[in-house]
Amino acid sequence: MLSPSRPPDSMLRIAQTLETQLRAAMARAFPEAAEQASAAGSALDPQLAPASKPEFGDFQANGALPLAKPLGQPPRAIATAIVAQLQADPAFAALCLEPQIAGPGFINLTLKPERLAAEVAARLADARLGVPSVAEAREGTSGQALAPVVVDFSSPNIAKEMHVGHLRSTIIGDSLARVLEFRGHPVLRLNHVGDWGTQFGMLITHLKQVAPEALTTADAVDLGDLVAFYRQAKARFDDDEAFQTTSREEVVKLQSGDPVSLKAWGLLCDQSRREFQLIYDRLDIRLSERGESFYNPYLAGVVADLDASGLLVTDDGAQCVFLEGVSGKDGKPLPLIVQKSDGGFNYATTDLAAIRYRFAAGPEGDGARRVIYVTDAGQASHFAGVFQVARRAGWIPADGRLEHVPFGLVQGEDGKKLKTRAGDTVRLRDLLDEAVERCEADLRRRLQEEGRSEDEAFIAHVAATVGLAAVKYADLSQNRITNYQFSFDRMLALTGNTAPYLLYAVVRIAGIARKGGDLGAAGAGGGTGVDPADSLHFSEPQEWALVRELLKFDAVIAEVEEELLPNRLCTYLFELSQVFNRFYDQVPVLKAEGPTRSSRLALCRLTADTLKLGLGLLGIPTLERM
RNA sequence: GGGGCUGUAGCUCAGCCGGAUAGAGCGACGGUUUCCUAAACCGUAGGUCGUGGGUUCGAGUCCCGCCAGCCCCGCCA
Repeated sequence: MLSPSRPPDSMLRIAQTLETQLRAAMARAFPEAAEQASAAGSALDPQLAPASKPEFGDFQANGALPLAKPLGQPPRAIATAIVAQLQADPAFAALCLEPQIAGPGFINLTLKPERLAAEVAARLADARLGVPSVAEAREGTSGQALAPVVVDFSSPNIAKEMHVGHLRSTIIGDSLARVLEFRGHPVLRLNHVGDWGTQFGMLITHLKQVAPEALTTADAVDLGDLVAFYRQAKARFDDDEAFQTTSREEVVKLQSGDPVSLKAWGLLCDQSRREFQLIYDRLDIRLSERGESFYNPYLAGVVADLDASGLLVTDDGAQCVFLEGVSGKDGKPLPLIVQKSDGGFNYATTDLAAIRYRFAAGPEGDGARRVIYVTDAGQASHFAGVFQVARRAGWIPADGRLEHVPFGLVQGEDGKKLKTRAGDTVRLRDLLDEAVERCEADLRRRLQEEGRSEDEAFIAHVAATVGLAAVKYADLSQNRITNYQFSFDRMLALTGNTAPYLLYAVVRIAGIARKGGDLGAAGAGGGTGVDPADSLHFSEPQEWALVRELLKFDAVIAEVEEELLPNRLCTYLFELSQVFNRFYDQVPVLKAEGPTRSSRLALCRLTADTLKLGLGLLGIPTLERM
């Protein structure tokens, strides 16, 4: 029975319940096999999974098949025995219709319609839409604060403009942070900006010679100039040995706290920071800057720590840790250099210092238990090496998770690295501008074709929202591991797995609300004390399809939290939109009457809420009209 | 030379712990609008899952070999 005080249920909990019931049924059906399994330290696995096709019901249990051989019985007979035990369980019988045995021995489970309706009712009353919060779960048990999760993403370099390469890290990292925050984790969104390396020495050295005012006066040069200066400095560094030496000396001065160098450095950082912030504001991305420089005071300690643990080896004058299981060109172990022969530190040192700091307890640490790095896949071996050393140094607690979340390159439609027509790197700012401009042009063309008239504020708002949503969604909707082919035409398409298609589904529901559908009251039971589930009546297959799709949301969020793959959420939201559009096309809502009408309105509301929440977790705001 | 990632329909991609007849979208072709925004919906065609072995009751998925593409490999980040 659904009691009013019961917390909102979820499909995940139902799956857990079913799994327990299946396990018990299997143990009753085959006691000796179950005993053997438990003697071996395991248990009979029902292999419960979501149904692979709608016609198979809600769940399928494949656990009968692997038992065929050890038991010497046909799998369908085993399935029959399990089902008989299942049906003897009153709790199961209350939850599911009669199980069906299909194919070689699959057990197909279908939840009772009234149970599905009850789930919908629970979600309608739950702002979290069935997704449990780890923070709430913790409150009841102990006062201990949850350990933060660090998400390290975006990380542009000072004195360089953000380019398309930073797009993926920024968007994927933001989305993962949003999902983790929604689940109730305290999240540290850290922007590990490149503000401290050799590049700085060369930039300052170059500026001293060609534009000294930039090092002493704020805003003496703008970021565009800075980027040009950086390019010149890099060119000189690459073929002028004297310049190289001066630059290295400059780095040492900076890193040892020389006030003049520090002042210059501060000015350059401020300049870049303001530019980055414009992009972050536009994309609605919140980040705490904690650049490489932050770890400067800890670098020497990191090396000393490694030395104390006996990991440090001097090789060719450099301080190294040799990696286990990784061999270099001549079969010898590969070193991770943590202090260069000139005494300077490099990015491996900084990354090690960051890891140590993030897992360490405060005040000189973040006390994190999960640290996530969102960087391109090209850095996979670097991070593997750094992670290994951190682990061997004992900086990662037993329950600590350290994860590299790699992503592929952004390519042009020619399959090569994305470039402008002139062959330059595409600036992120320009890319976002173009998406919005294309959107606006398309919107104006449409308005004209359809004879609609909208004011300029509406057009600007819709174009900006849809354009940026398209850029984000296109990126997030692909499995991040693979390279990603950037195409304005595809991402802005109004059909298919695109942001405009999803946003349109939300707009359609908003349209129903405008035309008189009271979504707010729908399915709420009217405050009469009547169980809301009793007021929900579904009959059409399109309604049931929508119900089932809506109820998957919590499982999808759990999966994204675990696998860190935002494309799983995108696929779900796309499928939900498709199922909704079928419903919308084939089932009248406003023209229906009585409980049918209010039940359909309830589905519309839950669909809109799910899409808004889901898109929100991708960093995409929705629209009422478009 | 070593290591990593990728290879699925004409194109862009999904494919979860190994499960049923491999799925979408785009494009192509053919339909649907007195009705809540047709930015939608319905249908048809389109596959040797790079390749050869192996494991298994069962392989796109796991293991080994090979081919192709991309990326990384000592003092840049």
